[in-house]
Amino acid sequence: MKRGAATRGRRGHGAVLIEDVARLAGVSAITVSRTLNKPQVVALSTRKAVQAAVDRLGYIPNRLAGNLASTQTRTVGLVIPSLFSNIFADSVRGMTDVLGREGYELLLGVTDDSLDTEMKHVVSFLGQRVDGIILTGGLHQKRTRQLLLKSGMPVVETNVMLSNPIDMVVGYSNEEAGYAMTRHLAGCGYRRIGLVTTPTQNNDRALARRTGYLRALREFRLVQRDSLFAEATLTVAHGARAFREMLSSNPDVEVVFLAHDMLAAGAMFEAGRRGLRVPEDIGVAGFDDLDIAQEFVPPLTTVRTQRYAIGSTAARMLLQRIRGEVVPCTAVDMGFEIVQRDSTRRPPV
Amino acid sequence: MKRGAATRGRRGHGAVLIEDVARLAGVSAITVSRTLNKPQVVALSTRKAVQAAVDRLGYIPNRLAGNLASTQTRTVGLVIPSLFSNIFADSVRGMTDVLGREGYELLLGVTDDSLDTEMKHVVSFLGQRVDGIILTGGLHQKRTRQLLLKSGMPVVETNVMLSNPIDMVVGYSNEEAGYAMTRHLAGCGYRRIGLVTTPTQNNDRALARRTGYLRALREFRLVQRDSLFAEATLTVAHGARAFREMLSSNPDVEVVFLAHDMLAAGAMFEAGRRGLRVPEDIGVAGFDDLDIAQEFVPPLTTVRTQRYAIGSTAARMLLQRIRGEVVPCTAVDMGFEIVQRDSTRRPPV
DNA sequence: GTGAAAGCGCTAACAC
DNA sequence: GTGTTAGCGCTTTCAC
Repeated sequence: MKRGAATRGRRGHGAVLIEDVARLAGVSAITVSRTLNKPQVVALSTRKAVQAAVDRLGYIPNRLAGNLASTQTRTVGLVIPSLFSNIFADSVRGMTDVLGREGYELLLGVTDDSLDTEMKHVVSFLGQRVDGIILTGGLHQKRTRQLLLKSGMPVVETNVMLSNPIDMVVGYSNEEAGYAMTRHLAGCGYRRIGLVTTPTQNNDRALARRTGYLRALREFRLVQRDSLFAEATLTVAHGARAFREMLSSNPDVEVVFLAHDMLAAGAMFEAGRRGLRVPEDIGVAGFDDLDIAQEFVPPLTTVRTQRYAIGSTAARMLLQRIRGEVVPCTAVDMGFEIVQRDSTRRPPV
Repeated sequence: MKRGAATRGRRGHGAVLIEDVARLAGVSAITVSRTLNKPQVVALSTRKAVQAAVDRLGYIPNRLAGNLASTQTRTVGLVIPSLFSNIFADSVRGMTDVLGREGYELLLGVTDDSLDTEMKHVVSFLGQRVDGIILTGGLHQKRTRQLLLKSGMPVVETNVMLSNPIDMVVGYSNEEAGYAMTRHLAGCGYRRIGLVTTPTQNNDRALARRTGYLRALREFRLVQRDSLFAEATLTVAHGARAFREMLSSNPDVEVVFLAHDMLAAGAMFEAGRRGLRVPEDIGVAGFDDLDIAQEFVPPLTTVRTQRYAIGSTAARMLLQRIRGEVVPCTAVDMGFEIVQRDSTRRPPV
């Protein structure tokens, strides 16, 4: 049962070729190809004979060869910053649901917020002649953008709105979301509002959320103070730490807006450990509306985004472009929603 | 800036070919190929000339053609059941860290615990001539196993230990882990221990954890009762519900072991909502030791596994096999560890 | 160290 | 409907 290294590798000695199937079925290679790719143009009887031969031989077409000849790969490249976040899980699910139905595969590149790594993945995708590429965010190396534009590759940038997209965008305005939550908190009577985002370096979503927050501070004449802003890498522990540090440098802070529910989770736990009551002693708000948000005691006020729909829409737009169909709208704003729960004071009625 | 569908698609009109580079550099195509793939066999001066031409033209080799000719793709196919779990995030990180270093890409297939979907992904991977495949668990459609065996594809099954692997395995014994935690809880004086796993259908990891639990119940003469076992799909809310239902059907239950930290999270929250003190009124134990486990109030007793190492080891073994090197050990048990924290009673000293 | 010829295994294009 | 021919764009021989 166990085979040594010798039998593995290189082209399987016994690899079945399209010619073998053709011979067995008594047809030509191209007829086998057609049976597999465009069955409707093949006579039923031939089709059956071919299918029988395929099954008998266990023929698995070499897609490398097929793709080379047909210049399409039925593969989409996806670049995401991190796997450590259910926000991408939902989106990826949306994509695979749509793409899988059409027989497309997903090639995955994780960047950890490095623009160089992103570029490497894009180059690799271009080299593999993927049919389309989905990126996260709108911040890329200049060369990444050039390559993509020059190649004419269908591209969707996601989770942002962009005035000058490479090709298509689907997402929401992170700035408006940051602004909206801050405004909402102001409306609840909070004046000293802290913000914790994930690291803003190379992350235009985090940056935009902060921009929105700052704009709201100005607009509603809220307390502006450098120490009311902090960054934390995306772990519950770092959320807790950022919250703790913000409390110690701002004993008067009334509510902390952590721009990711997992950071907010850390804050909730930290509040619990210090015996602070939420929202009586301190308010906590999150971002994403992960499944966990409504389970907290008290449930977490947060920003809900359309993660799944962003993924499925991105996939759908990409397919349209790949097929050469007209894409009715190349910039789709899926919006967001403030979800008021009990981790922050209620607005006056 | 914006281009219509017309300019996109088919082979980019302006696609630079290896011939173009060769001409510009004043060498033959094969020399360009060598410069890119085996630079050490090319004279430095030639190398420089070729590199200059490559840069000037922005040449990106067509890997489809290259792969077809060389019969290797530098691509590894990965099949995972779900993205909704940071446990895979860690493992995937381990894989991409190792594979990325060697210029390998990851092709991702998500199954949602469907063996048919798994098979589809495997067939697709075989068709694309990936260099190796990483699977989750050891439970597959018969045909999946046959195809893999017949193809001679390097394969690693992960997150389990197997007596009869397809090729290689790296993971840990889920049964032993389930057993160990149950034994640990028995050692803490618990006699009525509930278990909640993720759905066991088509999931040999969940099934094995339960098997270990049942074995411990027998061995330590603990209370055996059907209603002390439940399944919950992997969301915090379902963890909470399963916990709630278990309490209502077993008011005397002393501790609930939820075989995934996110389910345990639901239980912790539910306990909080009902005013139950953990561990005084009820114990809660989890599985995975996610980052969040130690942040709970009280911190969560759980089972720690080597997620990152499982991924990186799987990748390393696969690379060895792909390169035709001897794989010193084709079944690696990374083990696990019971992490006693304050969500369960302490064992007597 | 470099090149010429011969494929890799399919499918597009065009005939019949 | 089906077959023939000619590539797709590289890399593998095997010379030199």
